[in-house]
Amino acid sequence: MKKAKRNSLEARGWRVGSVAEFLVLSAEDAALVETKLALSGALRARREAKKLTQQQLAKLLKSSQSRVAKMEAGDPSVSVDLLLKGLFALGANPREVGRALHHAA
Amino acid sequence: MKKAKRNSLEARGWRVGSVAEFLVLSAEDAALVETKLALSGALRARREAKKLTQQQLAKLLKSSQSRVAKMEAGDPSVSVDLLLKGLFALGANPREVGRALHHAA
DNA sequence: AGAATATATGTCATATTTGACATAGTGTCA
DNA sequence: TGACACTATGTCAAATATGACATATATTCT
Repeated sequence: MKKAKRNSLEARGWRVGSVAEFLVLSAEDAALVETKLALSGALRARREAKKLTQQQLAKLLKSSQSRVAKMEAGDPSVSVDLLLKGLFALGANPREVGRALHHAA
Repeated sequence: MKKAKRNSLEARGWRVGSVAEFLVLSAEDAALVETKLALSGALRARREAKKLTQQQLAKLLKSSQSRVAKMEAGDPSVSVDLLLKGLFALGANPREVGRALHHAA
């Protein structure tokens, strides 16, 4: 995974810029991004499994549809905390989150 | 786990107050707290395994000793993002974090 | 004991994240 | 086609997290 990953990140708003700049995206940052993407994927999967709209999940979270969209898009403005709150609100537990992280990426 | 857990949380600065108030700590909130505690535990374990002081880890993270102390104490002012940054800076990867969550709590 | 080193706690200005809103895009059905 | 439901994207004031600092409390030496 190299150029494909970079494009995927850029598409999601990480604004990495040149390849050179991408290379300074440290391993730590990459791990954090990977983690966030795994969680946003799990969030969308769970929401869809429950046949909820983003609007409905937003209400559950006392948030807004636009923020839920950003959560699922892995937007950089979304914290891991918020993603976890979303997953837990959908009935996940820490063990399941652990499994999701362990398998993903 | 009931009163013991409440005391443990209060001791860590979650200021839960009365038992009645504790009961309104929803399952979602509890799951998030559990997650944070699992991560702070893992952080301390990794730091100590590497024989680093909080000061040294702070430098690595471009943060401060006091914040590292709060990270390891599971202080409510610390985000999951910051805990993950700490773990990744210590060489953990998302899979290992997943394992830690899956086993803990 | 006391000095040295490590960790904990409280506070605060600054930085980042948040919900909310507007609006644009996408898919579906008549 | 157009109306409808859902999702995506941009912006911003308010809320929350952050690093830094001072200082308190352990812990570990001699």
